Amino acid sequence: MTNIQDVARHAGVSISTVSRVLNGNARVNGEVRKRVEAAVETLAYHPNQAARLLRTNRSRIIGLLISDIQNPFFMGLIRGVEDEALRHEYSLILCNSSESPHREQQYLDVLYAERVAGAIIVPTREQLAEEQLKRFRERGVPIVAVDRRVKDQHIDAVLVDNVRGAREAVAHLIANGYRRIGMITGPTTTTTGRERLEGYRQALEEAGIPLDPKIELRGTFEVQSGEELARQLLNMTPPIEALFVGNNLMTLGVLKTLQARNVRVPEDVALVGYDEIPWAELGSISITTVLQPVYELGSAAALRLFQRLQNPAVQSRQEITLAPTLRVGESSRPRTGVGSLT
Amino acid sequence: MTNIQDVARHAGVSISTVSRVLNGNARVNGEVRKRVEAAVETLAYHPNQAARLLRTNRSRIIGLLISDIQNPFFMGLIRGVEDEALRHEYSLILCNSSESPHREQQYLDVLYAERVAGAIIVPTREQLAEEQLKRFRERGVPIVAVDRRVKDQHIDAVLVDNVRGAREAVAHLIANGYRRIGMITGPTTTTTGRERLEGYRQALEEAGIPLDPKIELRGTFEVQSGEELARQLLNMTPPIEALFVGNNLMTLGVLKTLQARNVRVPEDVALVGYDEIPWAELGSISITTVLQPVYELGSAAALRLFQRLQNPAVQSRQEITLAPTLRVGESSRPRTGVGSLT
DNA sequence: TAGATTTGAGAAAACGTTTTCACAGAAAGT
DNA sequence: ACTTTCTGTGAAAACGTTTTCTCAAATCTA
Repeated sequence: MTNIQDVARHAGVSISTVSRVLNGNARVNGEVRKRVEAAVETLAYHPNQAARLLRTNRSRIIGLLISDIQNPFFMGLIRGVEDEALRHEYSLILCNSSESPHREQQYLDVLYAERVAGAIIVPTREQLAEEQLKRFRERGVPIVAVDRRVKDQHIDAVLVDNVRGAREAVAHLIANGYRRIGMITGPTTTTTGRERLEGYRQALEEAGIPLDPKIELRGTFEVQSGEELARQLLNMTPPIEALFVGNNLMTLGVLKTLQARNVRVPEDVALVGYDEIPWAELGSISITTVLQPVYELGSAAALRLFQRLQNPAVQSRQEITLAPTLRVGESSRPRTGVGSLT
Repeated sequence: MTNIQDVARHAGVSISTVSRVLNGNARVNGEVRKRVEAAVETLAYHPNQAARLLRTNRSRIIGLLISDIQNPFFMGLIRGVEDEALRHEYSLILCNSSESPHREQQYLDVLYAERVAGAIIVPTREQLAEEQLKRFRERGVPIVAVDRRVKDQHIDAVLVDNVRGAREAVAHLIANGYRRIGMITGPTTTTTGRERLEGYRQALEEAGIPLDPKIELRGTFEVQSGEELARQLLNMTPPIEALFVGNNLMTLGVLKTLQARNVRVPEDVALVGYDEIPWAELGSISITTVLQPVYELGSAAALRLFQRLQNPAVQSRQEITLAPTLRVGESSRPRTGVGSLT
């Protein structure tokens, strides 16, 4: 392997000068700089990252710790982070906690030991291990939470406005004539689960529709949970007219149950989901859903991380909120027949 | 950060001894070893990977370069590799070529510069850049190809028997009374695309059914391609009785077309797919499909890589082939009415 | 018991960078 | 013309390991 010394010899300068050219920031004569750059070019020199890391304690790797690699929602996010990282000439080390706090802990250890330059995480819980994060902070390694908020004064967050997404979705249902609307949200230990429930309630209150706690159900964000809770909701009296489901996987579960029971959408029950619902086009109708800007979520988080890296001086905590959009499909068509409009 | 020196001082030995204990392999007195281990424990010492890497040129990171992170097929594979890596106390740096040879090249550069200990790749083409791979080999960094074969004498491969998978799928259709069977395979530049076509042909030949090149179509492994090619196949005369599709995404595309044209499965056309087809349960019937052992594919590749790492002495190239299984659903029910069985 | 071998442990070199310090020469201020 | 400030450069220390070399002590061989 050619090293910095070879380059120095080839250019007739000292290794200090080569280093300065490489790192750009110091003052070095233009003519000398050109000679060094030429030498780097002809020798195809690539700095040894290990040596650099040993000296500076700053790697060119960032960690991305997501909570469920199986969920297609995160694919877009990964790509957003990946593209931004590539652009800044960083590599990505991808970890998957599978929603397990234990595994999350384990991976944070790995990232710490690997001395990543920074990390982007989708926290499994709001209350991440305090000391764990402190270690990173002490070493000056920035962390950005994404999609879910975390209880820590020092950690930036990039979020989507869940309250708004849910509120608009439910308002849309109301506008189309539905009044008795059931909700399946996620675990209320997550901010996403809580906020979507909050948005649902706001929309109902704004329309003057009384809340009914019996049709506000909490799932686990997984397919099976959607299946089960849908069964429960279908048995309610008076029957529900519409259903708002708090993420993509649970929506799929709901669809399975509806299909199994021969409940027609939207004739019998209208439906609005959350997130892009993969392959839902396969069903006979298109599903109305709250779309989140997943790619932007990833790239914004990465961008914020690189801002921190480029300017490590104390900056105040930032919380970036992106707006979701409602994609209207056939599953929430205006209510016909029974409506109070006639 | 506590370093090896701190540990040495705390245990009352030299740093060489600590290093020997840490790396296990050298001879060191049992009593001293215990003292060192205790010191490591109480000081919560973690070796600095950068220094270690600088010295040994061997990182504790392996690269995983896959061809399409959007395809759910690879999720299982990633988990297989991830679990095995974690077990061996390696971390994973995940790269995604998006089926682009250029991006693949770029990421190989990154992995090389990052000095990964080894790499597992899903090659975008059979003919990977010769010199690229040579660099890795010269540095003694093993590479394992997975899912797709690569033209290189030195690279291990972990594969699934595509010929067999396709042959059994088509034989199953034939056994159920279908004779005119169309096929949509992948690009014939990939081994998977070619081999599945080969299996299809073998099954027909074994049954004495003449091949018809007009109903052997080549797609791109993407949803849209399945949609288009299904349209073409539906227009054939004489009409096809069954359809065999060479991967999951194209099968979804086919389903979309069938639905749009109101073609019933299996009454009008029987269908067999390839890979786990996500959310296909949503359709009214279950799809018969060739299941690949994705998790095992990943863990076997990782296992082979770690074998190489633990025993770097020249070993002959290994090619591991796993067997697919056919999961029979309703989409290929025995043909009724028209059959020659009556 | 004298020599040969084995065992156990320390000193020190090396890996390839970045960065501090020192210093020569040029430019600028008096 | 003499100090002062800038610019540009090199020498050398440090980062934290692994590993080679040495060497003393312990064990074995004759």
